[in-house]
Amino acid sequence: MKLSTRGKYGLYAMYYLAEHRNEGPQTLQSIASTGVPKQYLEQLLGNLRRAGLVASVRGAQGGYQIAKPPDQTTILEVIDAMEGPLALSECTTDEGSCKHACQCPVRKVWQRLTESINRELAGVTLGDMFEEIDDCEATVNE
Amino acid sequence: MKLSTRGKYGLYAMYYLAEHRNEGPQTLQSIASTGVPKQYLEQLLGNLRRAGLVASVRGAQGGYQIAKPPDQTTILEVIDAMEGPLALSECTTDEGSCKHACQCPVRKVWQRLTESINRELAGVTLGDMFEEIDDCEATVNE
DNA sequence: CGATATCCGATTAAATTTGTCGGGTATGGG
DNA sequence: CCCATACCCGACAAATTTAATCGGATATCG
Repeated sequence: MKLSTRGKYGLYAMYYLAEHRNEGPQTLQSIASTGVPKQYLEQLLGNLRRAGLVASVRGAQGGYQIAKPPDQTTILEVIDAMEGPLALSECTTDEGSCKHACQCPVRKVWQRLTESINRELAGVTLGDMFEEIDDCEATVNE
Repeated sequence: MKLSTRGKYGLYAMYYLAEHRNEGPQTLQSIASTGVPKQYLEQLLGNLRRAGLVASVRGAQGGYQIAKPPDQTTILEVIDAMEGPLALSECTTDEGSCKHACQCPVRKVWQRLTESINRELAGVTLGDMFEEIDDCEATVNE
């Protein structure tokens, strides 16, 4: 069970934008400086923009900016924007897809797990990521 | 973010075996009666067997049996056997893969989330699935 | 106007998942 | 002993998803 690189790239990008949120629009070029293919990242930022998580400025001197304060952007929003909503089994989202009894216990497990994982993801914000940095000169870009 | 069908098929199979745990070895044929391709399920049961979750009996009258009491088999074990351990980012498992500072905050988020999702998965057992069935004639096979 | 930089649909390449095939091996019953 | 049964297993093929690339359109600052 793995997350695709989309989620990872997306979160790195959001973190980068959160870090530079007071420095004007950041170009794709600078966001991609971590080694993410630029044109691929462009697609991903499109998803983040359509999800309302980043704002873009077109034209010269343009770029991307985080749309909300970091502590109002949850990891859940980022992951959902990048990979679509968490669906452990179609069972839980698409009624008709289940061949079994409508109330089958396997389904209940998926629902319960889906809810608690979503709760977990919703419980962490970009802002939280800045808290423990004191003891470490961590940077996302080289 | 989705789980593959492996996890789903695997959990159905485990549930089926838990249901029929006192009825001797269950053939692949009967476990697959839900519409899962038989030969594909055979592979999956191989994984479950190597993980120690089911025991098999070869030869005529053979089949598969659950290896432990249902309340001692967690969903985490099943998912891990089917899809490998949860790894949101290689960051959390493979030290060298991270180009960023060793302590980067993005990584901490992945680690924290991985731990809590695993805790969640480990908190539900096959036995738990039988508890709420009273009000519902749920069966996994048709 | 022109350099900059986002936007976007289409296409290709790579990887993973899903499913199939064919033969091997163990075992109980006649 | 034989043979039908049923698990075992590696290799392969098909389908789907993910990752990345391409080419050009559009917007905007100076």
